[in-house]
Amino acid sequence: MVNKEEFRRKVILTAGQIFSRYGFRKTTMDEIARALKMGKSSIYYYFNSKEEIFEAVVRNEANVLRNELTTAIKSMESPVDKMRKYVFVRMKAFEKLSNYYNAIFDKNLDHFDFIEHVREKYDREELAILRLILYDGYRKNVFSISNSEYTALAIQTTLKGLEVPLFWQKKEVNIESRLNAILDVLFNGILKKG
Amino acid sequence: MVNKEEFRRKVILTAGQIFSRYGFRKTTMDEIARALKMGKSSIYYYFNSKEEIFEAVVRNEANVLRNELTTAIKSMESPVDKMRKYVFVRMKAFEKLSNYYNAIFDKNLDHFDFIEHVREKYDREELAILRLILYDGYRKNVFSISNSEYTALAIQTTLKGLEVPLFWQKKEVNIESRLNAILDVLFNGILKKG
DNA sequence: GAATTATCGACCAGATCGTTCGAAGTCTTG
DNA sequence: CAAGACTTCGAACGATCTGGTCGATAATTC
Repeated sequence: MVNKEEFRRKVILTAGQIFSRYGFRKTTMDEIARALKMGKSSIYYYFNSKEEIFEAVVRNEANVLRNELTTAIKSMESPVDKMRKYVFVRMKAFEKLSNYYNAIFDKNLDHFDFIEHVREKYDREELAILRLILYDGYRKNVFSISNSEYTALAIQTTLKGLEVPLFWQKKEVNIESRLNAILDVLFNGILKKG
Repeated sequence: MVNKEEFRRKVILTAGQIFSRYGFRKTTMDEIARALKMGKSSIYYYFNSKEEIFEAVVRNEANVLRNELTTAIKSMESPVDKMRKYVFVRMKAFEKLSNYYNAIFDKNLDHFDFIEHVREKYDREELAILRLILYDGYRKNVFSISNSEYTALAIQTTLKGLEVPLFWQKKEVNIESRLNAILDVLFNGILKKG
């Protein structure tokens, strides 16, 4: 292999597909190796353990999500569209990632400290983005908000509430309509009347 | 439990969800039991083995598919719509069932004789349905077919060809457009001109 | 052709999994 | 209530699987 880092990326991408499908526990090193057309022992030349691969996958996925979100809101002009788009892209991504989550809560896998770090970092970033959207809407005279920080927190709390059925693996097909309802409430309570 | 057969159904439905998600191998008896809120040994009071549950699940799924298909074509009036609907419902169902399939081809699980029986039976039924649709179209003067049996076989062969990427787990998101293309060819070659 | 980099098969210890079994709880019936 | 059937369960077991190690050995570089 020309570049060691390059191959690590390949492993992360391949393993990510399998992890997202079967979760951490049900994914075996042998599967990852076979998908890479290698002997499984070779993988240990690039990673120290299965958990290390998983950590790299999750961190990578977090980066991908960040990029998706920033480009998503950039593609929208009006603050209302920005907010709507952000919320939808975010929840769609979380839906896709739900396998990771119930992989993590799978049994006694509580020694995944890094997950909480990743999550905390993401939460902080999300809050910043939300505040930015809100403030942008305020400046453009579309939103009327007394305190963007607490409003952003309120929105984030609601979105987190919507994650619960995802974790809990409940089908909940109508998450989209629930999102729309929430957005309606949010806008009609926040939009400057007249 | 009031009725033993009733509980067997419950097991089949619950296990079916897990099997379809993770495949035969990656599904454990313990998972099925937990989903049923039972001790896993209790399940053996109703079924003799994991394979027996899997067999029941597959047979049940075949029945569900049969019902879906017959009601689907009944809901359509014109032969063209019937054919189109049948093909789409069928492929959509197979997509959903693809997990069972690569569960079966998973490693050395070649002792699933019953699968072939189920498949053979389904193939015969499908052929009958296709011939019925074709003949109906012929009678209504919409199709022009020389031999409905061989035409039905040709269609079935094509559909089977489309299953391959499903087995092989290739993403192949554009299966819908491929279906449309096939149907276009089929109709334009089969439709009475003028 | 030595040194370094990369891959692999064989192997191991522990975990997991399907299944069994006997004990115990619960319901039915007389 | 008592006898017997029905149902549930935890413990245990043998077989298999799995993450990880290690030394041999290619492949590549210098």
